[in-house]
Amino acid sequence: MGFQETFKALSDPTRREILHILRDGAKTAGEIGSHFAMTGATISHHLAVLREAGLVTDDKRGKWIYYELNLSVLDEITGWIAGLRGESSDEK
Amino acid sequence: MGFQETFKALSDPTRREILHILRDGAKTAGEIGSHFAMTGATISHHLAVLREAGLVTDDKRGKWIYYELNLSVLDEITGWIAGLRGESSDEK
DNA sequence: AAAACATTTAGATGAAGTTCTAAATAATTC
DNA sequence: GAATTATTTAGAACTTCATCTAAATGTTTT
Repeated sequence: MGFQETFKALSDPTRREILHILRDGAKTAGEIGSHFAMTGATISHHLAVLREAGLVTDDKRGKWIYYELNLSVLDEITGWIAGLRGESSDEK
Repeated sequence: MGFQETFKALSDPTRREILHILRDGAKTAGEIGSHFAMTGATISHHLAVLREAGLVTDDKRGKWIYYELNLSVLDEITGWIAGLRGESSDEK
């Protein structure tokens, strides 16, 4: 975990859009993929990056894997930014 | 500008630390570089990325170039994150 | 158990990114 | 104005990343 993985994950536009798509609830990898002109393998890769960064959780239900937004990691990001404003946070 | 450049800029640990170093006021490229075991050329590259992302401004005074934190871009980031929480922001 | 479906894993390719050394630019000092 | 100092630019080496195709895994349905 850590900022490294989080910021790296957020630095790709496809992954940011995936997070946006997940705003209104969990979706399967297939549903997510249908929003993009990319192969399922590529979407799967992006989902893995998001999962490793803790930005989504996955939940296997039968044939499908549901992905869901996890907002707690984003709290750390806003905390880091707040630290830049003088609240003397220690993280880099 | 846009999120693309901002998140890319923030995704490197050296650049995040540079922003941290600039919390307590403007510093020259040399002063910034003295915190790292990297060549000045590499630091100069990182400063250019931060400048292009709008995260720092530069101010040439004689032989030195002073770099200063610019927080307004980070407001957009926190706004984007807030949008993920349901306040229906449009950006990706 | 074979066929069909959903998703991931493996391996390859090309593009982008980090870092270096060496050279260039620009301002200051002797 | 030549030497010194601060920083950037150019170009190269190496690494990381996004994407693809093809094959593998695991689940459901017939």
